[in-house]
Amino acid sequence: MEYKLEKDKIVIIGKEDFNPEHILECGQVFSFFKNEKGNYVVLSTDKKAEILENETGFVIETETPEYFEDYFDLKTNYGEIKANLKTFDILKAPIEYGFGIRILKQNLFETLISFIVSANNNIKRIKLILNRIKEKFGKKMNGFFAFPTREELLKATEEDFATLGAGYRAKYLFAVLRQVDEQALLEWVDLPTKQLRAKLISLMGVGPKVADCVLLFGYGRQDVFPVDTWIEQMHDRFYTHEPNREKVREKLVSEFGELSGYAQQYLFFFMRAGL
DNA sequence: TTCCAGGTGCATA
DNA sequence: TATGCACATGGA
Repeated sequence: MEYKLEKDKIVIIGKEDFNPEHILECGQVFSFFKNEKGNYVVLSTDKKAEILENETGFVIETETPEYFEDYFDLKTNYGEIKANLKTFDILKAPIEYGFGIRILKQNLFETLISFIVSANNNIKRIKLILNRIKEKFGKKMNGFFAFPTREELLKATEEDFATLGAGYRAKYLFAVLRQVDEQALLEWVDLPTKQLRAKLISLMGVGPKVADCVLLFGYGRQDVFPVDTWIEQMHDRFYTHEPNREKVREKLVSEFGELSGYAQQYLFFFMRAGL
């Protein structure tokens, strides 16, 4: 896929390896919406991008093209990844269905907080809760609210989070904000996946699943396979029934290796579509 | 009304 | 190490 970086936009040429709906609706991100023109608008920390479609591809309009070049992982060759993954029979249909998926490189702190909220929750309500958190504690930008910083969220009480609908996760949020800051998360980037995963799991509200999501959608580690209820269903269908999530995870990581993260997203998107 | 959603923490054996 | 249960909330 070709693309050009300009002063206030990124021009994507081709529609094979970039599709806003696939990228945004595949469950890896919660901070986006469709505007009145029907275009997807993505928010990440205090930055915004609007995605427009044209005859030849897409245009990402943003004041920070470099940031979104990294965010959308534009330097990675997804054509090659998909070609490799198609050697697995069970991935052929999911890749055909979600051909335009890309794995986002999201802000670490925002990803951590978002996926703690995601636990045992549904996507619609996750977005609702996160929006309320942003509106209450985030900086007001031009037409949207930034995701609050750790410092801003430290002002929140446990009851604040509960009032915003976080339910029993309110105490996890309150606690985790006192365990790490953005800098600590950044300092972990050089750790091997196994150690990094252990660091994440040591945090309140972070178990194996949330840790794998932060590893994949934040740290860009592809050697992880987040297992949730949808992936359990997928495993039931394409492999065998296995009630132990840890065993399912080990099986899938050994199957897909360094491409696990990519495989997981195509399968998740496919399963959630009811296909 | 009951079940479920991108599960985790904690008690118990 | 492994299993079982409680946990907020709202839509289907």
